[in-house]
Amino acid sequence: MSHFRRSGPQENRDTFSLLVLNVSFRTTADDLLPLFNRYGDVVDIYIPRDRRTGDSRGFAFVRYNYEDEAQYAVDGLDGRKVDGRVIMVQFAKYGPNAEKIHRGRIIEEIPKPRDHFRSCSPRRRYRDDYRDRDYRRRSRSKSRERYEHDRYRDSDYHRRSRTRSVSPDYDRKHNRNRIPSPKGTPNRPRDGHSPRSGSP
DNA sequence: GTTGAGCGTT
Repeated sequence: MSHFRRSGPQENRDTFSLLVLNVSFRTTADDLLPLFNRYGDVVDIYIPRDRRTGDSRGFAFVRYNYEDEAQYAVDGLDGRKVDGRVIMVQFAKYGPNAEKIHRGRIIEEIPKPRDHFRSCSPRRRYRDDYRDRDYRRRSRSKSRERYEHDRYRDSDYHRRSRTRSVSPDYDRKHNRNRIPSPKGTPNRPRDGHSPRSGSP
């Protein structure tokens, strides 16, 4: 009755997989090997990484030969600070539940092959994704920011000019260089691209 | 160069 070992498709190897979370993005298996090797014989360490960029996703899998070593590693490395980040070590599981194992193979429920092709995974941490989104959002945000900034500056300048109307000559000279039309500015000495003119 | 909940390849 010592068949409590279950760590995936490689159960025949009697290997227990540990899931290491919260690891730095720059941490590699080479850095975790000596750390986990102190608590037991590490069979192999695998760090899922993106195939497009090649960067790690922020978690790793450490495989042990015995559950005892794995437990020791979890108890010893769980909460340890690695590369400046507190990692979390716990037993890895396959599929939604690690109890659906059949002949060393995981019986994972396959979602509908037809229907939603986008509803694949809620976790999609890829650079291209947020990069594209951020890029678009930044473009709009920048445009609005410039518009508000321009308006604010104009108002402030105008108000201050009126309050400090002690030297009309000085102000007028500066005004002529900055704002040709204090009221209803038809054209602005800008990039020749009016943010207000271009309506989205 | 960037981020931070979670579960993996020969």
